[in-house]
Amino acid sequence: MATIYEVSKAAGVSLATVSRVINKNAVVSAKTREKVEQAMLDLGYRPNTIAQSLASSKSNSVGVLVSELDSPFFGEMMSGIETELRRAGKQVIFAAGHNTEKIEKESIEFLLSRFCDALIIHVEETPEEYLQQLSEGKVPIYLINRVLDSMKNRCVHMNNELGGYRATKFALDNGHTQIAYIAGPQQKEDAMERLRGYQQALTESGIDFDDSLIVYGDYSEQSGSDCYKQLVDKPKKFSALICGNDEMASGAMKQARDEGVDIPNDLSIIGFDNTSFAQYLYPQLTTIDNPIGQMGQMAACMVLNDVYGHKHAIQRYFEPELVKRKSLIQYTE
Amino acid sequence: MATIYEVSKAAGVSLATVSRVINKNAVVSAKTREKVEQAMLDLGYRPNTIAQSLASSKSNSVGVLVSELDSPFFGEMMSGIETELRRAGKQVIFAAGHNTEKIEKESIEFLLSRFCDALIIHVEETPEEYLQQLSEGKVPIYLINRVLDSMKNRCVHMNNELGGYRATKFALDNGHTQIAYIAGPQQKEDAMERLRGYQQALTESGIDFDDSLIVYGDYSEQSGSDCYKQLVDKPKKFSALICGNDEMASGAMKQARDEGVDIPNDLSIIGFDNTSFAQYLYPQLTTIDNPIGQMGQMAACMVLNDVYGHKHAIQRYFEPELVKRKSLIQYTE
DNA sequence: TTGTAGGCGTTATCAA
DNA sequence: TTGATAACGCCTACAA
Repeated sequence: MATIYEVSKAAGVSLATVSRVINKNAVVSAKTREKVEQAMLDLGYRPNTIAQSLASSKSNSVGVLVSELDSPFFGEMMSGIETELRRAGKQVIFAAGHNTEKIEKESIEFLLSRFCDALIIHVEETPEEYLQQLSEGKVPIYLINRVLDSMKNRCVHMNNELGGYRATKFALDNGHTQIAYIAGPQQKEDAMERLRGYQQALTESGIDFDDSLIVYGDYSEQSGSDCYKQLVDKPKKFSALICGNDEMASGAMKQARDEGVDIPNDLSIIGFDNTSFAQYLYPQLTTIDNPIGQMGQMAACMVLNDVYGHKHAIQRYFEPELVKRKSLIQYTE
Repeated sequence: MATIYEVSKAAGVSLATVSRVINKNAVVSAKTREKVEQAMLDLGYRPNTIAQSLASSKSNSVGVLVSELDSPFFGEMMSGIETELRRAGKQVIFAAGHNTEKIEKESIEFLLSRFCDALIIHVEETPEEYLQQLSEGKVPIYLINRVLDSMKNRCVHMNNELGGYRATKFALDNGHTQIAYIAGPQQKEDAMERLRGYQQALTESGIDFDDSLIVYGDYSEQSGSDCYKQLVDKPKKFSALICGNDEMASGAMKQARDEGVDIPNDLSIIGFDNTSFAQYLYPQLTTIDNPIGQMGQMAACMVLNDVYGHKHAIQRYFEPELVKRKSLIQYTE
C-alpha cells in the first residue's frame, strides 16, 4: 500500500503538504492540492488510519454498549448510531453488556482500552457512581435512556411517563374505565415512570385507581403470562390491560387466549415500545412507539459535534407516540 | 497513561524486554519477568493497542458485514461472532450492507480501510467475481451462507435443502399429502435449495408435486399474504403450507385468518429460520431452526485459527433441525 | 504557502 | 537472555 511518503515524492511536495490536503485543515494552494490529489489517485493511496490515530491520538472510532446484540430494540438503536457515524467515516465498535454489572463494566473497559474517542452507552446495572467517575475521565460518555444531572447535556432520553399516560388516555378515550396494568420491575426507573403515567391519566379522569389492578413482571414474555393469571384471579374485573412492554403484552395475550378470552372483543391490550414483533402478534398490537433508533442517531450526532467538530442540530428529549393497531377497541357493555 | 518506556525505567530493564513480557513470545527469565510485571502493576500500565497495531501491522480487529443491524436473524449472527471474538480480546467492527450491491461494496471497502485482519461477510448481492478478487487480496475473507469453490475452507453454510426436506417430511409424516409451498425469490440460491428439499420429500413419498401449489414471494411478510391469496385462488386444495421463511409464514397466517381459516385446524403451516418472533406468532410457529448464531461463532473460530494462531475445532457445515410448535397438526379428513 | 524534523508507543531485527 | 535501534505511517509545531 502506498504511503504518504510515496505520494509526496510522486507529487513533488513534502510530507507535510500531503498531510494537509488529506486533512483539509490548513490552506494549500489549488495547484499543489491538485498535484497531490492526482498523485494519490495514481497510487491508489489510502491513509493508514492506525498511523493517523497514533499520531493524532484520535482513533476515529466510537464505542457503543448495548445490552444485547440480538434484540429488536437494541438493533434499532445500533442501526441508528451506525448509520450516522458511518456517514461521517467513523468506526463503531459494539459491545454487549448482558444486563450484568460485571459484564457492563468489562465491556466499558474493553471499549476504553481500544481508545474510543467517545462512548455511547445504554446500561441497566452500572451504578451511578461508576458512571460519574467515568464521565470525569478524558473520554466523553453519552448516555441513552438514563439521565445524570451532572452530565445532562450528554444524555438523551424519552418521556416514559408520557408514554404510560398516552396509552392509558387512549383506553379511557375509548370508553374503558376498568384498566389493569402489568408493570415492569419495580427497581427499574423506566418501568416506574410508565406506571406513573398510567396513574396520572386515571387520576386526571377522576378514576380512583385500584392497586389490585396493578401487578409487576420482569419485562419477559413469561412474566406477562404469569401476571395475567394473577390479575384474573383477583375479584376486580377489567376491560383493558396496559403492559409495561411488548413482551409482557404478548405473554398476556397468549395466556388470555388460552383461557378462552377473545382479544380485542373481550379484552383490549396495549403494549409499550413498538418492538418489531408487535406487528406479528395477533391481533396486531396497539402500542407506544419508542423512538430508540432516533435516540441512537441523536447520541451519535452529539458525539460528532463534541468530539469531531460537526454542527448537527441536537434533540435530547423525545416523546413517545401511540401506534394504533388492532388490539384495542371501543368499550361496549 | 504510562508507556512501555516508563515501565522499562521503573523495572530497570530495556524497552525490548518489557515488550517481550507483554507478548509472552520470547523467553524472559523469571526474575526479570516478575520485576517487569510488578512495574506494570505499579504504574497501571495498559498497552496502547494502536501503537501495537502500527508496529505489528495487525489491527486485532475483524470486520463483519451483515445485511441489517436490526434484524433478529443477523442479531443472532452478530452475537455469536462477538462473543467468540471478544473472549479472544479482538475487536469487532460491524457494518450493514442493506441488501444492495453498492452499499455492500462500500461497506467492505470501509472495513478494509480500517485495516481489519479478516472479514466475515454475509452478502446477498455482491457478485462472485468481486468476492473472488477480494479473496485474493491480503486480508482473508470468510463467507457465511455462501460457498465459493475457490475458498471452501473459509465458508460456513447450512444445508438449506435438508431444511426444506425436513419441513415437508414432517408434514407428510403427519398425514398431509396436499402441501403447498411459498418459496423465496427465484434468484436467491437458498430459496431454491429449500424448495428443492420440498420437492425431493414429495417425490420420495411417491407424490407427484404440482407446480400450481408453488408460488414465489420475496421473503417479506407482505408477500406471504399475497402469495397465500394466489394459492387459494387456484383450484388445487391443500391442508398444509410450507413457507420459505418465517416472515412469509406470518403473512400467510394473517391472510388465512382474515379469510376465516383456522390455523392449525383448517390449515397447518411451517416456517423456516426460527426467527425470534416465531414464538410470538399465534399459533406459535412450527419451523426449521437456522443455527445462524453458531455459524457466526464458527466463522469467528476460523478467523481466530487462521489469523491469530488459535486451535479451535472447526465445523463448516450445519444441518437445520425442525422445531415443533403449534402451527401444524395431524391431518384429518 | 510550504518544508523540516521530532514524536506518537510499539514491535522486531541484530548484536552482544 | 537482554539491550540498542531502526522501523511502522502519519501529524504538527516551528521555521522558512
